[in-house]
Amino acid sequence: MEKTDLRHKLIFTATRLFAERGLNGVSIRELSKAAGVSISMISYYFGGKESLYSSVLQEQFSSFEQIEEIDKAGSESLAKIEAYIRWIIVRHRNNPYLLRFYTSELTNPTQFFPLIVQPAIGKVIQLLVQIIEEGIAKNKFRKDLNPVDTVLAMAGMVNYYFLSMLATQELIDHSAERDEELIRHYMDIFTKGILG
Amino acid sequence: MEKTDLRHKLIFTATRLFAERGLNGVSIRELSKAAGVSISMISYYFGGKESLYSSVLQEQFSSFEQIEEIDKAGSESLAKIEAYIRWIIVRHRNNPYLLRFYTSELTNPTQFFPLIVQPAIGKVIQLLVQIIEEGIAKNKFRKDLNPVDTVLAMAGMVNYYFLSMLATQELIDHSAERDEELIRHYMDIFTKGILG
DNA sequence: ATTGACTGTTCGAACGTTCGTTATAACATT
DNA sequence: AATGTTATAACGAACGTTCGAACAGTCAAT
Repeated sequence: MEKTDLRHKLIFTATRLFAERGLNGVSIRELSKAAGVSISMISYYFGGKESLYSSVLQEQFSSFEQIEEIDKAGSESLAKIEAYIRWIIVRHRNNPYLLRFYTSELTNPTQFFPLIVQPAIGKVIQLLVQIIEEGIAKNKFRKDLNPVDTVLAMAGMVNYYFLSMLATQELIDHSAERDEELIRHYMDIFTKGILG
Repeated sequence: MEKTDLRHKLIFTATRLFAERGLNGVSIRELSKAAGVSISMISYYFGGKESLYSSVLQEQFSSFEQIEEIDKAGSESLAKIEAYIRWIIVRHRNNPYLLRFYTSELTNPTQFFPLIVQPAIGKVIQLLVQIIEEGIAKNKFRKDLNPVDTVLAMAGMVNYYFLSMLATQELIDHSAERDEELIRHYMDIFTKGILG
């Protein structure tokens, strides 16, 4: 490694600690010690604790940039919806900390919410609304659907599975092996409903 | 008011502040000042900051106790599901801070999670799983439903509407006037799906 | 080839501030 | 007089930040 070695080490450690205990729950002493780095390196590389947090946030939400890949799933509305559900699940598997920052910023926003979090979320919701509207226009989906409400229902369904993990770990198996089954199941509920 | 006046004032103010900025985001100096009370009153009445937080948490999650009212909605499985959705929405309207503690404890649990939060959530999920299982047994719902996954899908759908408020306030009207429409809409999606 | 100034990193100690808690005294009520 | 309540001031500890020194590498001038 070279001159930015410590920088990466700090971001890496800060991501875990900030996710687990929040911006105010972690001191820079504890953080630098966990990273095996001198305490002054935080100011040196980032300018301060809050700037380090902002860098972590930026990196976490950069994964939202690849949302366009959903459109590659084909022209079918249903295929796009499945692509979204799969994308969310893969994203949570690849980055188990993102949901912490996501919900933390939604319920206890920091000063960085408007610049980093809001645009990322807005972009995804906008794309999903488009998909639903397109499906309605093509007579694929029911005409009386409110697109935004529908999108929130879908996003909530998938995200809540991961959000509730801590409270439901004794009730179901959250391992990745069950992901494909989960996707099929959620697609079924969302498209056909639960009625027999 | 009488001798427990300041106690209530502290709980009241602490609820708002802890919800907005978390346990570590609020100092007892700021809190006591906002409550118009001397700083030593926190230790006097509660024994310390963390105990005050625990009292707030206890009060917040006490609303989960009235979950049994859902069973009064009748014997119909669908009526029970609608009663749950309505119950959640009314609860969020009556207590706009609960969701903050809910998600905060789910993603950044404090030492009080196992004793206060987990049992409250577990109780609700258990009841909902029963309702779904009952519906399946009565051939009301599809036989291939995984009850727990189905419950999480439903809970996620409703809760996420409130969770995402900050990020979607420019997209939809979150006012209570739309609640009945929302309930009908979510019931439709959850039972019949989105297909046309 | 050697020197010396310069630049970029890293560290530990120290800064002033704020934290949660508590000791003490004043006050009110019985 | 005794008890329960409230306010103030002070405590030691921890906070985020910064200062000064040490170190390594680069490059120009000798």
